[in-house]
Formats: sequence, C-alpha cells, structure tokens
Amino acid sequence: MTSGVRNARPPQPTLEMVAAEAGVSRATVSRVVNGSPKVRPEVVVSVTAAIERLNYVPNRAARSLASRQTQSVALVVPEDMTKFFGDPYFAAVVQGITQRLDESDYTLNLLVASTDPRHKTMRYLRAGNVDGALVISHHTGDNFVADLESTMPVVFGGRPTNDSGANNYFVDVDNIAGSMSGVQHLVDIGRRRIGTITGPVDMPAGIDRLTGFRRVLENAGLATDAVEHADFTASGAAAATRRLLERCPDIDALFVASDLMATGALGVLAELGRAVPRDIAVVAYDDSPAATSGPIGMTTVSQPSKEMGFAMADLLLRLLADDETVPHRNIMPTSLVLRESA
Amino acid sequence: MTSGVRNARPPQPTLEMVAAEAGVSRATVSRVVNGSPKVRPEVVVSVTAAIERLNYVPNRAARSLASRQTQSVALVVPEDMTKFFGDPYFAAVVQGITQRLDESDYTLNLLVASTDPRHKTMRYLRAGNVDGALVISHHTGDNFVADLESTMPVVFGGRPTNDSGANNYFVDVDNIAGSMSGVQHLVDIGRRRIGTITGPVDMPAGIDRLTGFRRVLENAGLATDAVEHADFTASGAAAATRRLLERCPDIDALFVASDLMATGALGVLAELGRAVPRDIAVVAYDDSPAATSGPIGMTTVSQPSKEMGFAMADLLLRLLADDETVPHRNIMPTSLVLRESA
DNA sequence: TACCAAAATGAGAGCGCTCTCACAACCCCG
DNA sequence: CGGGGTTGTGAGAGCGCTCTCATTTTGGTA
Repeated sequence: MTSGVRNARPPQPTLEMVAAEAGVSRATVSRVVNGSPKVRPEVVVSVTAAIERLNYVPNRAARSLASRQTQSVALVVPEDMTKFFGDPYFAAVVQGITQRLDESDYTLNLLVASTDPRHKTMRYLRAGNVDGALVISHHTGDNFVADLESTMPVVFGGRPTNDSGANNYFVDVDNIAGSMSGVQHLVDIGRRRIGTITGPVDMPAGIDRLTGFRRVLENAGLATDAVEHADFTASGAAAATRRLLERCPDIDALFVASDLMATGALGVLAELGRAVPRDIAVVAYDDSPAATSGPIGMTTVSQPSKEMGFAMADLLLRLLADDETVPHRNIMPTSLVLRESA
Repeated sequence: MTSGVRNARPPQPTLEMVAAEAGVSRATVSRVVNGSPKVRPEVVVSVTAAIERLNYVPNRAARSLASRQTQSVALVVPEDMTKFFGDPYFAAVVQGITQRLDESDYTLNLLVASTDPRHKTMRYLRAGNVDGALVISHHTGDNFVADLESTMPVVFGGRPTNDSGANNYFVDVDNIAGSMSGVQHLVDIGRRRIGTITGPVDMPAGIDRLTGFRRVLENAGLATDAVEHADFTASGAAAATRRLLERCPDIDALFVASDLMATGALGVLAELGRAVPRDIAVVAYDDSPAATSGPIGMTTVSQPSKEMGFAMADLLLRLLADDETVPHRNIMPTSLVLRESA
C-alpha cells in the first residue's frame, strides 16, 4: 500500500529548520517564539523573517510535552447536547468564557459530558490535555469533580454541591436573593396565590431559587405549596406547569426558575387560555434572549451570564498563572427586569 | 516564590513507572496500552493490574508527539457564538458528530471562529492539534479553507463554495430539490403570489434554496420578485419579512430558508395580523425542533441534520484511517413534512 | 588597553511516548 | 536433535520543543 491520505501531507517546518534558516541555534529561535527579552533586536528580526519565510507554527504536542503545559482549558458540562444547545444561558456563559480566553493564549475544549461516558471525559482530562477546567451545570451526583480537582485547578460556574471546605473556586450569583426579588415583586403587585416551577433539586441553582421563593411567601404569610419541579428545559417546564395548574387551578402568579422554562410555561398558559399577566403574572430567571424573543416580554431576574463566564475564565487563568491573591468566590449581582409578564 | 497551584499537583504516573511496577519493558507496556495482539496473555494481565494500581493514563502530548497523531478532530464553524448557539440546526449536527466520535477514540475540538480571529484558529489547527477537520456553515469569503486542506483531511457540511475540482469531501442534501419540494407544495395548494426569505447568498445552502424557489415559480409561470435576503437568524428574518410585506403586501405564501428564520417570520406575521396558513401559508426548511416548538407547527423541508453530522464524522474518520474507498460526496435525502403552517 | 560584569547565545539533556530492530524463547518438522 | 520459522520482549533512537548551564560576546570602566 502506498502512503495514504494522512501521510501525503507535506511535513510542517520545525524549530530546527527555522534555526538553520536563520543561522542561529534552536534555543534562540525558541526564545524569539516565546518573546524572551534577552535576544538582540536584529536577531529577533532575522529569526522572525525566517519564521515568516517557512510559515512556521510551533508544534503544540512537543511544546506541551517539554513545558508540561497545554495552554488550553476545558469547559465541562455534565448535560446532554440537546440541553446544552437548547438553553441560551449556556450560550451566554460560553461567550463570556471565550471572550476572556481570546485575550490570552489559551484555547477552550468543550466537553459536554453525558454524550461521552463520564469515564472517557475523565481520561481525556487526566491525559494532560488541559491545564485547568471550568465546570458548569453540575449536579449532586457528579462526583467526578473531586477526582478532577486533585489533578488540576478547577473553577465552577455556580456554587458546587460539595462546597463544604470552602476551598473551591467559583463564580455565582446569590440565587436566593435573586429569586426573592422576583417573587417579592409578585407579592408587591398584589398576587396572593403564587406558584413556582423549580429547577432540578440536585443543583444549587435549583434549590436556592426555591428557597428564595419559600422565604418570601413565608414572610408574607402566604401558602408555599404550589411547587412543581422541572429540569431547566422548556418541555419539562410545560409538563410541570400542567401538573401545577391541575393541582392548584387558583394560582394568580408563577415564578419560573429559568427563562427557557418560562417559554414552556407561557406556552401552556396560552394554550389553556390563562391571560398573562392579567390572570397569571409570570416572573422568570436569567434574562437571556429567551425572555424577549417570545410574544410577550418576560419580567425576569437578570443575572450577568456572559460576565459570569468571563469571570470564571479570568479566575482560572489567574490560578494557572500562580496568582495567589485570587478570591475563592465571586458572587455577582442580580437585578429584576420588568417587562410585560408581571 | 514557592511552587504555586499548578506545580502543587502530584505528578501523573508514566509508562516507565508502570513498566517498573510490572517488571517489564516500556515497549511491552506500550503494547498492552495500545492493544497489540503480540503480548502473552499473562503479561497483559500483570501489566493491566499495574496500570490499575497506579491509575495510569497515557500522556496525550507525548503520545501525539511520538506517533504524529492526536486522535482528535476539529469542528470549525465560521460564525459567531450567538448564531451558533441560536440555531437548533447546529445542535443537531454537533450531536450527530459526537455520536459518531463517541464510537471511536477521537475527541472533538469545537472552534467557533468569528470570536477568534481567523488567524488564531488557523494557528491552532496548524500547530498539530488535530488530525482532521470538519467545516460547517462556511461562506464564500472563507478562504482559510484552502490553507487548511493542504494541512490535513477536511470534510465539509454542505457543498463547499470552491467545489470546482470536485476533490473536496462533503456531506450535503440536494438543497435545490429540497426547496423545490417545499415551494411546489405551496403552488399545489393553490397559492399564486409566493415570496421567500433567503439565507445568505454567500453560502451554497442560501443560493440553492433560492434557486429551487425560482425554478418552481418559473415552471408554474409565477412571479419571482418577492425575494428578501436574510442571514439565517430569527431577527434577521423578521426584518426581512417586514421589508417583504411592505414591498409585496399581496403575498399569500412564504418560503423561508430555515426553521429558525421562520420563527422570526411567523412572529412578524402574527404581529401584523396575517393569519397562518389562511392569509399566508408558510413553508420552512430544516425540520429542527424550532419547527414544532412554536404556537403553530411548521410545514418544513426535513433534512437529516443529525445524520449529516454523523456522516461527516464517519467520512473524516475513514479518511484518517487511510480508507481509499470513501466517496467524495454524500448527498442525503430531504422530504417535506406537512404541519399546520401550509 | 586591559579587565570584569552583564548580556546574548549555544550545547545538550530531557519531557513521555512510539516504533523499528535485534535478540531470545519457543515451536514444528525431518 | 539441529535447522528454520514464529512469536514475544527489550534496547534505543527519535518526535519537536523547553530550559538549565556553560560559553561567548559585548560594553562599561579604570
């Protein structure tokens, strides 16, 4: 058999070749490539020219092997693809992350993990493919995280479920305060029979937003039984809304734990002929594009998703730079955005 | 300064250490790790045990440097994040790709390129980070592709814009035939003043779907002037729909080049009080979740997006395996799915 | 002009793995 | 029981880069 497709490609130029071309040593070329200050300017010029001439690009594997760094970080998302792509919240976070990374020399590796067996993801991570990891949307059961943390720096989006020791690094909002502001608004506009569609209760974001809901209603002396759990998807929320309306047909307000879920809830409400906000006022959470893309603008608890992504990446990068002054937690502000739905 | 965060991690075990632990040579451990058949079964057992004991995971960089392969492929998407995340079409394709890759030892690197300067993406690719690349959603102006192809095997999703030599590998549907089936349906149900919202005309998918539209109308002896261009986003399509309605208020049918764009168009139609399908029948393209998630089910040209992703990955993997029998093109079937909108 | 510190450069030893050989152990058969 | 295969195993040379150190060059000073 002749050499196949793969081997037919012309070999990439190497450091060695650039060195020969420029008439200097490998070490000097390496210095130029890495921007070391201790190279004579005229040498820098001639080496740069040689690099240009040969169209040289350093080999990542070799560099990574020698330097024991990869210059890349992973974003681990323990959800399935559909959920990941379906929720504009993730889009915003990823955008923030890439924005920060683009300012650096690091690249991002996306690991959406339920499509992979967890096992495969961990092998990938432990095989030295990345210098650090960002973890978002993680659940109580995801104990791969402890493993990960013993291998490399990890930054969480959202308070990790095992945040006992307070030595985790994470970026989050105060979900309790956030949801309280949303639910309080419902109370303030005179609603008295308020229900909620929660996120998964194996995630801090799900739990905390429910806690905020309960706290406000208890303070106001209102019933807290109109609760249905869902999974941060539109269809899950739609089903939960149906269940809730069946069980508590008298509700006059609904707090939904995410914008995406609110689109599902709003669909059911429309279908059932419950006018929003007249019959039922709705407050959502996220302030993602989903809040404004539907027929009715959502009143929603705004969290800076993109900025959170940015902050996560920033935190990780500083950790990787051995910056010892980084704070363990970065709690960002929320605010209530009023639109038509409540 | 003391050793920081990065260096504080315990070093990973190496092949050498496993070899010592098992009392064999490095080469033998390597054979076991790579599943070579020429190792005595009892040796395999003892080496496997040693690997287990040390919790050994082979170092990717070293392996890649020595073998000149990375076991990973890139998915290059020359769009910005928002567009990428916003369109369920991409979600389906990515899902298909990962599904195929999960059966193999390859991993996926997502490069959504407009956030990166093109330059950075190319450097990454050329630095030997991946063995091959998948390119979707590429535009006429994206000439980085030629560069890429000289470096590694590339498979396109959608006929590439420069498909002159017919030596590109790609997976596509017959967009002309697909759109013709959709537009023909509009003609068949008696519509006579048919408009279209197109995709970008610097993309084959945009051009071909428009061509199909024109062809049907010309065959039927109908006017083909009710055309507005958009960019495969919901908001772009909404604006285009407004322009179209302004210019041709008399249209009784609309062919929209993607489901996502149709959501935008449908929104405008609803806002303007044009009943669908009574006043204006709408046919979309993709048959993504967007076609069924709105208030009215879309009649749409169904293309097997997920299967296309799968096929792309499959093609690339076979190319990487030096399979010389792979066909250059894989044209998949479309079908018209009838729902309420037309 | 001679001398020494500082700056610039090069030599060379790895990083952890793969892969080609050479060698050793074993098999069958005449 | 020796020749000629197999088959399994180990030694060792890289893969392309970084980084430490020794060496050379430079420039400032007496």
